[in-house]
Amino acid sequence: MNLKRVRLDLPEGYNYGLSIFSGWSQLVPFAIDAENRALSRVQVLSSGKIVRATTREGDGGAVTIDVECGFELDIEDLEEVRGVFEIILRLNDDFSPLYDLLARYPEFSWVEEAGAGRSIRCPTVFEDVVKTICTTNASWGLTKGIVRRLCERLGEHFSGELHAFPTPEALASTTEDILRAEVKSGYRSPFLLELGRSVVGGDLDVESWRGSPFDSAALKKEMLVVKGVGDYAANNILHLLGRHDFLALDSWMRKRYAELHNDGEPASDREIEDHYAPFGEWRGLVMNLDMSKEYILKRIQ
DNA sequence: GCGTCCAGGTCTACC
DNA sequence: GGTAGACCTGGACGC
Repeated sequence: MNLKRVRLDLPEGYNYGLSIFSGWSQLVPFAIDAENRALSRVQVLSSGKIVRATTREGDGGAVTIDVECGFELDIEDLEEVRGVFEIILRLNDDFSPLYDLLARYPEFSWVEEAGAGRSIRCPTVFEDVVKTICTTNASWGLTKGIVRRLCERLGEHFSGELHAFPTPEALASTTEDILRAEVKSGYRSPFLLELGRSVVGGDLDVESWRGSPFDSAALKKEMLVVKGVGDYAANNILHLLGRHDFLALDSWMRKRYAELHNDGEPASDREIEDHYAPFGEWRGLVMNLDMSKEYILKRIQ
């Protein structure tokens, strides 16, 4: 196995330890090593080489990426890995407008102090959409199981039990029976299959969503055409794209809001939306931060 | 070990 | 536009 190391500079104030523990890191082909604060991922490069890349905190506000591969790695391969992790870690997202906004709200002073706000995402929108569909109407345990079986059944094999995330082509070429019987994605199976086939057939270009010139409402309308993507899923995908002007309300968020802001009584979605409306284009992220404050502060202690 | 109940969003049909 | 019921899995629980 060949091993190469890449260095990745982090923006000032970037909280690497906090970012890598956000939700997606628990879903393969990501893997988290809590003790060593390391995030790894199996990735197929455009050269066809399959690598496992592992980030760890380095010196002077940087992380190192150790890249393992059964083949010799060249400069282009390593640059691609660097680019993949720039996307995953959201290194180019600018959170200073959020911190400026929250400076007016003392109850959120902890956000900038903690360097909070970033959560990891997948290198492709396709993977983000598939994973989001897998979270719908499912416990976290079920989501993890579906995604793991999806990679094991359809992803390129790296070594041992490690697989990459399936390509749209791999998803498109499977069958609903396999998804139901082996991946156990249940009634989501035809949605996943249709997504893969629409992407491969060119009817749906989910990667264009990342740089879309449209506003979030227009983009959301486009997302809702995808079977299996409803209101929650579309809002979550917008969040992953770096747009935070819709609230990704799921049952946990509603329950948490009731505990924190409504004396334990259920609040309507409209009430929750009104509560975070003052935060404008950042309201979705502010809600996420508000709901997760306890967890985040515990994590950075 | 088996059966039952429940939680978790989205889709479709219906009003 | 709003609502009810079906969809499917896995965990919790009682027997």
